Amino acid sequence: MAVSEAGNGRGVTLDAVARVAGVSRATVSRVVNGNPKVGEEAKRQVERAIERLGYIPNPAARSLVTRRSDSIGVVIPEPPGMLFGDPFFPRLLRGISTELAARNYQLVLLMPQSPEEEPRVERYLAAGHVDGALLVSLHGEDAMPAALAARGIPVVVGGRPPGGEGVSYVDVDNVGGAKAAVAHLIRAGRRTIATIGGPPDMSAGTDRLEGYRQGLAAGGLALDAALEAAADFTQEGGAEAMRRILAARPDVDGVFAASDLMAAGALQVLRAAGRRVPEDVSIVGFDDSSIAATAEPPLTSIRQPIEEMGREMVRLLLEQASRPGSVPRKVILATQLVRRRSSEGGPKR
Amino acid sequence: MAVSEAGNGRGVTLDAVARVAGVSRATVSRVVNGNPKVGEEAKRQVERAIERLGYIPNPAARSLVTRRSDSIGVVIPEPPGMLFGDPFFPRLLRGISTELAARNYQLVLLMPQSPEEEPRVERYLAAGHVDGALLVSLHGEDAMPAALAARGIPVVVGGRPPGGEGVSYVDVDNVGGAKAAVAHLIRAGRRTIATIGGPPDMSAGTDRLEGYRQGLAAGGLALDAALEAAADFTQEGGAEAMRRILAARPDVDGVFAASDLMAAGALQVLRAAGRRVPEDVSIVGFDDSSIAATAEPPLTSIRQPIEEMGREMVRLLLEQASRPGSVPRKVILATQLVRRRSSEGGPKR
DNA sequence: TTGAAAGCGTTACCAT
DNA sequence: ATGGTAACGCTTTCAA
Repeated sequence: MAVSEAGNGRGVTLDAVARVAGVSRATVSRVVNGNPKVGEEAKRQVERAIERLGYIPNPAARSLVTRRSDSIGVVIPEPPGMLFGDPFFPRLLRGISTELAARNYQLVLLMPQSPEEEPRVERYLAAGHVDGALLVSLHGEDAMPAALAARGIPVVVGGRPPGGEGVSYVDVDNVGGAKAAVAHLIRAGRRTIATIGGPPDMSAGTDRLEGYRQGLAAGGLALDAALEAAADFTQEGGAEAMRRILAARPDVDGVFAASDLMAAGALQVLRAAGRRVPEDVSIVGFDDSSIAATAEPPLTSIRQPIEEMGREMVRLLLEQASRPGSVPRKVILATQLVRRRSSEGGPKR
Repeated sequence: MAVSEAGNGRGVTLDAVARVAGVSRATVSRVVNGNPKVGEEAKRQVERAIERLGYIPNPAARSLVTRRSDSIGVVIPEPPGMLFGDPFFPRLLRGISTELAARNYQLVLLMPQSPEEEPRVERYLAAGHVDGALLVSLHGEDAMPAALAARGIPVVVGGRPPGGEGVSYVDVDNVGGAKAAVAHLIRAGRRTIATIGGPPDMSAGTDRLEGYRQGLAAGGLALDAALEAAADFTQEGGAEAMRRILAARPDVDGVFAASDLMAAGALQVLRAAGRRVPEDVSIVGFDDSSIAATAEPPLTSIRQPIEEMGREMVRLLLEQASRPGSVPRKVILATQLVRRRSSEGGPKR
């Protein structure tokens, strides 16, 4: 009767449990899956046997018959070193992970590091390893959302998807946030406001640019192509963009950068050019990442609810997975202006 | 003859492929798995059928018989908001992911967000969902490494494991890096050198403290408990520690912080206290993260090869998984001093 | 080289 | 409430 003590479950099957408990496999399965149609006594015996043997269900066997994996994939293409140095990525994962854990799902992370790896990722998802996929940080006309949807795989995109339609997504209010940033600069008395935009092939880039333009219009200020420079969300990219703007419009007195990292780069360039911040030039960033609080001076920024975005993505995905063929939904989360010194004291205060 | 065009593989089994190709399931399996014992013609037919039907092997069925999952778990406990705002985490994942992709393995991310969730994670790993596990950012006497090892699950720890022995791990040379930082400060003419240490329950914390002490000893300087303050790797923690040090030893002229984030916090406090950096006080951080280059002045820091650490962890793990019962191995990666302005020009230069 | 058939560990249906 | 028994889709002997 010496059953494997400290048993790890290696080789312990439903069958073994059934034998020890003196019942059939079916009954053990019912107990394991919380099926109420089990007698008091039988249930007790089974639980004891499970405990004793250290039984853990074999996920492969289970998945083979249920056709579910109880896990979902998170796809993050990482061609440039983007997203690094920026807490966006960890925060999003944390939000996703929290919500998933609460529902007893597992997170499978897929990071195709070049476009060539995407087919591999697609195959993986299509194979049934996961019950659905979350797509993040898409560039350009990425075909993945459509491709996956066509294969019948539930998909939710983080950020407005390139293609635009037919796929559920969760996004922050990039237009509104950017608009608020510009309004704030105008309120501080700035009149020559530039923007350092994100990549033109990402909605976070184009939407913030759109918000900037709307903000200027709302404040009665004219657009000027020389005041708009696109970059790649990185600090060095932001610095480079700032140099271009400074060369074209040395009279610039306000800058809205589409990321804190770019704002930090702009800050350094402005300093090097002899401009004081915020006395001569006000700056507003985007993300409210840790670098915003760290910078000297600390950066006013647009905060986005990243964790919440992750959680909402999970909710949407699982809802969709449980109701195949349901219509795509879109959820937009609000942003918030966080005031810090980089935009204090303009000419008119 | 109209076979599902644009087929996604939904319901397409090995059997279907075999039928279309006019061979047996066994032969199809051999082709799929690259078994050389297949005739030219048969192989051609099978490949054509696979292509036509869009066949993708069912991972559950395969795993059920092979007892492998071709994926590995990465466990990152996240009790404090630690690791955030710090690119350590994404960089490590990138390294891990790169190496895994090269070997056709998948990454399953597990982030128990409280100690209560750890059993859940342990069960998951023990169930056979993965072929091995990578453990990162362990605190105190975490029992996971031992528990998993006891269950026969291949494990590799990132950073020197709390328990210390019996488990393979990859670490950077924290002692050496810290020692080099202190030596650098001494070379710059500093004589009253403080340290802001990491959490005492993490080896990255204790090892860097040890390196600091060795560095002082090597330079013929005496230890002083008032010059040592522990923090939690965060910026605010670093600031708080700096205040304590400043109160006890206002004559401090050099600071070695065990993370760039803490160094940044110390920087702000020193400034607020009227100290100039680097004229009055030199600072050296650890990580060489983006914040080091961003800070004003830019921070001298100890660079650690984080991506490489991730890749090495994978190599060790898969090697171990393929040779059950092999002895635990340890790999220590070198660090490197990166000079920036925060440690320039001391009293004697 | 190829095929037949025996599992792998579960779930779920059908009786009882 | 419980047990017997087909699947689930694949790999892997064992023969041929």
